[in-house]
Amino acid sequence: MRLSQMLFSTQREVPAEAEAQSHVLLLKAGMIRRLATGVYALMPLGFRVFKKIENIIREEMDLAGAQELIMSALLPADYYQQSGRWEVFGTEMIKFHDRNGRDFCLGPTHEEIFAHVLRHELQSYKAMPKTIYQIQNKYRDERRPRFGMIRCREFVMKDAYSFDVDEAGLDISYKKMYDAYCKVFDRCGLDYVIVHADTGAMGGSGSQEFMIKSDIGDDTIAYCLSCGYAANAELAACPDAEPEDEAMAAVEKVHTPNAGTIEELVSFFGKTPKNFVKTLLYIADGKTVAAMVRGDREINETKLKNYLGCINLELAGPAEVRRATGAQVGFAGPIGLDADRLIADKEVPCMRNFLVGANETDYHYSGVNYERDFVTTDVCDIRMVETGDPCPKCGMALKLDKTIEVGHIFKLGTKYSVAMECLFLDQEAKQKPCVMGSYGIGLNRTMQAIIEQSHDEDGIIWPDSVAPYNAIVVPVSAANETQMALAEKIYKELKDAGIDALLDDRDERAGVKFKDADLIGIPHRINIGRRAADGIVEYKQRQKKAAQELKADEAAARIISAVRG
RNA sequence: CGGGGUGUAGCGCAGUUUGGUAGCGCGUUUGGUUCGGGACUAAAAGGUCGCAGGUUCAAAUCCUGUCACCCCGACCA
Repeated sequence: MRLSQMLFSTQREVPAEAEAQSHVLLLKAGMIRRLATGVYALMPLGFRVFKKIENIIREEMDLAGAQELIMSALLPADYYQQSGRWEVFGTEMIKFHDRNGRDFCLGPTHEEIFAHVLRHELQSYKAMPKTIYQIQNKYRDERRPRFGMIRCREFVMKDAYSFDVDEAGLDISYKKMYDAYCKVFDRCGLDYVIVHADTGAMGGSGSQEFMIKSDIGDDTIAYCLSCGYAANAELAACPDAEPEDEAMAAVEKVHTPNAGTIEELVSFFGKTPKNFVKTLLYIADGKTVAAMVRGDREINETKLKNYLGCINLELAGPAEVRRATGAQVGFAGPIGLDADRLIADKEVPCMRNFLVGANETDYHYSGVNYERDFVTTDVCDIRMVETGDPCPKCGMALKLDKTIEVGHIFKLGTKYSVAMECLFLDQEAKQKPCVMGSYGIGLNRTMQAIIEQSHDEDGIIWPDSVAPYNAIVVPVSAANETQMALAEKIYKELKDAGIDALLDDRDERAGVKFKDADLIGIPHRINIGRRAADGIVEYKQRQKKAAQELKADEAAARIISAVRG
């Protein structure tokens, strides 16, 4: 491609709409354009990267024995109503009516649809196992789209679904996808971590996430460097606390005017947050649930949700807090509380003489002890792990990192096959539900995660596998005939060798061309300048500072061998 | 959805406090001088000041409403 002909423009100024470096670079490089919050157009250069990622995924899926098809993104409500997810997804699903008033949505994920369509093909155990996939647009009306394509409302997902006769079969299908995912992300040049994850709204018996470490990530993972344990932090088990052996003090009601938050209480009492127990009120599927953790800890709502087995868990509003406690927000405590359930983190019974809210505005109790002064309906692990907590497997200190989730694989079991009546006859002619797995990769997100992990102050650094073009030939002056002739010759040589090459034939100054080449992240560059008459060029790799002078043929040969790996 | 902030030319911004004919930089077009890391110069094109209503002789500026976008918190690929 000749740059002078390409639909292409870079920006010098940093767009105000972007915060994340990867997002800024995508915009500056002219690879994406925003159409609405969380909705983006991929421009030609960006679309090339996207297609390369798509092809890597397609190749690995096919190699793993999965078969590609395409469902519709426009879907009738019936299927999701049948599984109950029409309500579960709620406003995150883009719903509307057709001209006849029938409910439709734009598909956010397709478990139901695949189970429904495949039921006709999988009536016998002989038809299995099967893994089917599609690469298709998905729609989720996110509460908060963020960071460009990291979290957007329309995105492309590769979603695969496996169908087996039993759990043992599922384990095999799952492992194949697991291996294929590793190859996909390896080939994309990503440094990823695989962690155990919560199954959430998807349901099922287990799942793993493919995570990219990044400060802009929405997830936190906990991992252990000594034994290799790695889990989504919302799942990571907390250690049992050491019981404190201080003598029990007397309970005392203390007037604490205007001190509702832990911070205010700490300065009021001159104690540390560890001396407090905070009581948070939640509404879980309509019931009032109080949850208690030590003052410096964070409640892990996923753990709480899983423990309660509820679908909806929300922090209670001021009105509900007042009803349950009889006080303003900030003074809730276990003594005299009106809640359907009271759950204490397992650390709480080990604590001695702590402070809690008195369920009365401006009052707290001090010297409180579990069992002597109150008991809860449940004691369990409901707090968030912290850096330095012992690893649940080996006891060494855990590390925590923020991550971007680029892939997620689930062992679904029979949840959707039962709901959608995706049944087969086994060898004894007994009807059974298919055992399903589902496997997703976010393509746009993967593309941006690569940038997040691979860029410098000058721009993007694409790995060869996904670069929009592998090489760019830059004649320093387009007006110089000797330079242009040599540039054309090398450009042709690269193209003939099957290399995706760009020729920067624009009438621009050298600095502009160099800056643009760096910004858009082309891995290999050939500069043609002063020594063009001698057939000498400069070869520069994007990630390296220094260039080297080579004969034109040799530079081309270097690139060809590098790209072919 | 809660909290904070911003809407003025393709992009980045000033002007709003104190109403009085719409500005700057980048980019774009044309000419000249330049030419190995985002050149200089001269001229030019480009704006319903987010939208609607109101106050006023007069509104980017004041008032009311509304929409959009960004950032911080609860969910997902």
